[in-house]
Amino acid sequence: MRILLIEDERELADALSVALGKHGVVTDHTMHLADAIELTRQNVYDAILLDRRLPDGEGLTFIPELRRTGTDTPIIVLTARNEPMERVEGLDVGADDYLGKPFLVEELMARLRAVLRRPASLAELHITVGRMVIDPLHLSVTVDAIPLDLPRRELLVLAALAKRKDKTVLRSTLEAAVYNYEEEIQSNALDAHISRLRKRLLDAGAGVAVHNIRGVGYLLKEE
Amino acid sequence: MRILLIEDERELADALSVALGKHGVVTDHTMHLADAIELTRQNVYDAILLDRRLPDGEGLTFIPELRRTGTDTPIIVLTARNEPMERVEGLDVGADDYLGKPFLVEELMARLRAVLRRPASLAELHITVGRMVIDPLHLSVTVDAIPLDLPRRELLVLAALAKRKDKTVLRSTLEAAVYNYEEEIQSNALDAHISRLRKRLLDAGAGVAVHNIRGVGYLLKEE
DNA sequence: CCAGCAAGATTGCAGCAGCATTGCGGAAGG
DNA sequence: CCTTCCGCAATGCTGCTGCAATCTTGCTGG
Repeated sequence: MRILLIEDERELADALSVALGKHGVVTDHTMHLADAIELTRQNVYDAILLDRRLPDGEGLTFIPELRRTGTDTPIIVLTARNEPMERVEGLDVGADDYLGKPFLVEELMARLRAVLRRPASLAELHITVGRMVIDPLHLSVTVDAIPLDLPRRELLVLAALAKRKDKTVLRSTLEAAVYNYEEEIQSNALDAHISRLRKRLLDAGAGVAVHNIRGVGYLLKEE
Repeated sequence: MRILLIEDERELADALSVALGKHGVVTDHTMHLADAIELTRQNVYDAILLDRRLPDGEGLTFIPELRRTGTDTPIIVLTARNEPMERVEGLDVGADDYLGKPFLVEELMARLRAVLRRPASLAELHITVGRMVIDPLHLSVTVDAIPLDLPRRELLVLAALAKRKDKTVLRSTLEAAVYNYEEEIQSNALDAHISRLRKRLLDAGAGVAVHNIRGVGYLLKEE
């Protein structure tokens, strides 16, 4: 589990990092709201722990700001401001839980677990073709729920085809999907990938076919 | 919004019904755990408010009972038993929140809202692969019900793999699961963890295998 | 309808990137 | 002070991948 801790008391933050670490939680720490948004852009956190009093402002303002970016990471507010109405305030701007300082690490962990007991992901994009399911985000492929592992380049080709299944994908598009602009291709490497991919899909009984459109590109469809 | 209130003090229950009613909440009330299960079968509630001290037993026992029926309705425990470790207890048997008496109705409402904002929770508490059961929230692992203790980092790797069993987990995802951004990796530390984890899983006869997908990541599946 | 040709398919091969394994020493915890 | 964990790095190995040679397919014009 990986969390973001937004807290300006260095001592507390360090102690928490250590304590949470013992529970197997990986903690990123920042003292400034300004950095927090950037960090959530760069990393995917399981949860965020947020202090209210921060050097650059009231922590609660961070919540709507974060939600506006479409992130629904659970947020637990940790603060000495623990009057009932202050708790209401915090929960109503979008915090998932509110915990007054001081607190036991045990309780924080329990609240973390409670908040995390929810579906892992938001919108997982799966593409189904034939008996095959492709998750282009996680780069995983299954046939009849059995994982199929493909070499990286073949995987990239397949994902690119799957994203536009039943439609022609230009040869150049495929090349772009597999090679970055630094890598140059001096041969029929792409054709070779297609060939090997076809063989593997056939062996796995994926129920799909990769068709060629002469002079244009390729196309993935059910068999 | 419709909720189920399980509470034996009639006065409090009535007062709450009225107060919640003013917030647009329809309340079903029962004083007995025995009735509660039946009521959840007949109605779909948005949330359940649960007292601990009840005439026919400890309220917390209701939670696993209800969960076993496949219901994932959020549960908020309302109780005078409000010591930190008692709260931990409540949350860990599956309550979504825990609120000590006495409380302001305002706060209860806020917590209700917070709990209802969360996508319905279906996340598995335990993941079974081969002969191994993993609890990613508590980070515990058993093989044939015998606890297996793993070093922290190996545990984190395993939990990350288990959460997406039978699916590829990107190398970078694994790194993020084990290291925070301050910790830098200058070597094949992750590979080493995988290697040692494999050995331990083999020794324990876990019946699982960690596969590598070259250039992509790793994947956990049954042997 | 056929010859000619261009585009694609297939496959062996060699090189090498990525992975597996393991010993070592420092660090942390008891 | 002893044990375990963990990062590091050296070593060996596997199999992906680009290349090129060869074979096949299907389009085209006459």
